[in-house]
Amino acid sequence: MRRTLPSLMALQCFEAAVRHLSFTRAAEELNLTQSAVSRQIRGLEDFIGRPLFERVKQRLVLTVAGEAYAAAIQDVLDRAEAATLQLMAYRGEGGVLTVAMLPTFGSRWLVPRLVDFSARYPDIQLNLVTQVRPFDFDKVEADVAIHFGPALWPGAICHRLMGEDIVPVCAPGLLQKPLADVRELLDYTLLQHTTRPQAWNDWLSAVGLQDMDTHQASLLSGPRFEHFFMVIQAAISGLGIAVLPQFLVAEELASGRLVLALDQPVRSQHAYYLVHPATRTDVYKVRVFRDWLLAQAAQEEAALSPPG
Amino acid sequence: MRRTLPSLMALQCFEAAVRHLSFTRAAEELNLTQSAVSRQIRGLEDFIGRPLFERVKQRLVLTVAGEAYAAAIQDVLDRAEAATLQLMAYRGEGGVLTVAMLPTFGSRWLVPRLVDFSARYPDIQLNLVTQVRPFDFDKVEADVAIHFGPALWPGAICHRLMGEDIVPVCAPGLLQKPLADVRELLDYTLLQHTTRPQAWNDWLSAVGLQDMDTHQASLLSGPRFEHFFMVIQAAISGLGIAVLPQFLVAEELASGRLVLALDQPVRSQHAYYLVHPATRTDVYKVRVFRDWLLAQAAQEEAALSPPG
DNA sequence: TGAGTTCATGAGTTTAAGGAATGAAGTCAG
DNA sequence: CTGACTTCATTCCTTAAACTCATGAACTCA
Repeated sequence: MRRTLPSLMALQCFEAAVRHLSFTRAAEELNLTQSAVSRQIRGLEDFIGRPLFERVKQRLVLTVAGEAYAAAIQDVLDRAEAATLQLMAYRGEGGVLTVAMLPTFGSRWLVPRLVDFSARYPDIQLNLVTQVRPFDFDKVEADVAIHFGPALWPGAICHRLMGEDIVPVCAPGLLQKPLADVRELLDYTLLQHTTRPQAWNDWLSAVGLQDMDTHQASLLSGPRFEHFFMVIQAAISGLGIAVLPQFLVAEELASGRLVLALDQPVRSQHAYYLVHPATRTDVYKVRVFRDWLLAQAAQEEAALSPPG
Repeated sequence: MRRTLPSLMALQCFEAAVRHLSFTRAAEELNLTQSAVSRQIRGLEDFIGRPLFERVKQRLVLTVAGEAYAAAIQDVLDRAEAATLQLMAYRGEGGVLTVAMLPTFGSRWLVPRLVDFSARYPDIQLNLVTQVRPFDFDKVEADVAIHFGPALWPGAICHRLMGEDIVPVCAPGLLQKPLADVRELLDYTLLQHTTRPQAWNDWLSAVGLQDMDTHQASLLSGPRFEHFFMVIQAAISGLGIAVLPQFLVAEELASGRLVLALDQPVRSQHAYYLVHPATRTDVYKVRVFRDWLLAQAAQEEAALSPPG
């Protein structure tokens, strides 16, 4: 079945008219006549079923609906053109590497480093998708995955990337005074993460808090968030204290937007792994990505564990 | 200046041909002739200046360059279509639609299909609540409900969605030999479902078992579960035989995790209905959800009742 | 008031798109 | 080996879409 799509020329006319708020000037930019642009916009409006511009005394006023569409269409046109120009300039043999990754790890650790990978391997086009749990590589179109947990993934090879230190962090002004004891933490709001419900339990027991049972109500009473980045934002906002993997908030700790509530990192028993099907070990793009990522991870661990 | 872009139809043809590796099948999907697709691809290749497919003995092999382009173009098409559909569906009045549904029907049938609804109507936020029996719409904050039973719900309109076939299923290795007679079922553990205590009774009498009274002890002696999904899991685990609505275990039957213990489906006298207050018939979100759900249900019944 | 501008629309021409038919080559069962 | 079927490529023809030129209604401004 064909998709519900107007023509690319109609979209170009629309996008240009939005920028100029004038069919005439849009026409000049596109090397068309005003008549052609007018008709394309009219055709687009008929196709969509509603006006995209209000015509007010020889002036164009973008409608609310048109405004949202314009932002999306500009993005579409930019992407389509970039892909097309890249293909026309294409010389290499890299292909597409699809990486399935955890959302927050991906956005906060991996993506900022991909600039380096892309610079080294410009012929490998990256396609990043998010996955929160193990999947079947035969069913999901991914070449590799980033996995947090035990080194178990049926049918695939796991390369350990790094462990994580769990630390309690909060906004700089939250603590009324430096904490002398881990017990004092319990007087504050403890931010909860849906997918790691035992995070506070685990950290507190690892640092030696006893009689955990009597603190259960405190441990679990804070606001609950589904994603790490939400938890991080809540902590930055001063909503409470969060226990988080240190590397995921390295930037905030360095900039002072977050501080360690207590300097007692707890090494997590799980780690991050690069995972790929055994059958893809010798595929060029998988191999170079693996090597590059292992090197990046080694640097990360070296930075977190200076000699001494 | 105009952008360097091929037509959207050329891009759709390309994307479909990549998925099918066949112009003929891509043409079928797009409701075009093979000729049109062939020409569009050729035009695209001329525009780009290099082949996107190698033609190998009536087969298509995607070039490395084509592979990268395909990933980008699929993204572009998805985004363009989503933005366009969103704009076409825009009413500025989506709001929250609260759907009350049966737990297992909801999780196994409805929720997997809601991706489609949300894509079509992204301005309608879904709120799913579970309800196991009819309620008063004035007292429960639900816009619509999914109901199994007779078409009786005071003050509300019932739209029939689908009936159900009740089938006995079990794990593939459970039966020591194929059952020759319905009577042999009674030699196995019959899994019980709390909210359908008469399920085995009804099925067995419908397939013609006589002297039901003498078997009451066997009929009701198996382990008892509160939710269908628990019953399903018990059956998969080999705990016994379950009678279940066929569509709720369609996936397991297809994958072979469950098999029919006996191929004697019994049409239930009740059916699933979408129910909403008469006063909400003209509310946009209710109307579009109703129409969408009726279409989904029609597809389901068509799939379960092939012509012939 | 007259000159210039802007969006809309009619008329006519040009271009692109698509279906039907055909061709060359490949596959496979009998 | 042969005939039937399949697949991509290409020609011929028709139709739809796109575009230009010209014109009209309405607006702005010196």
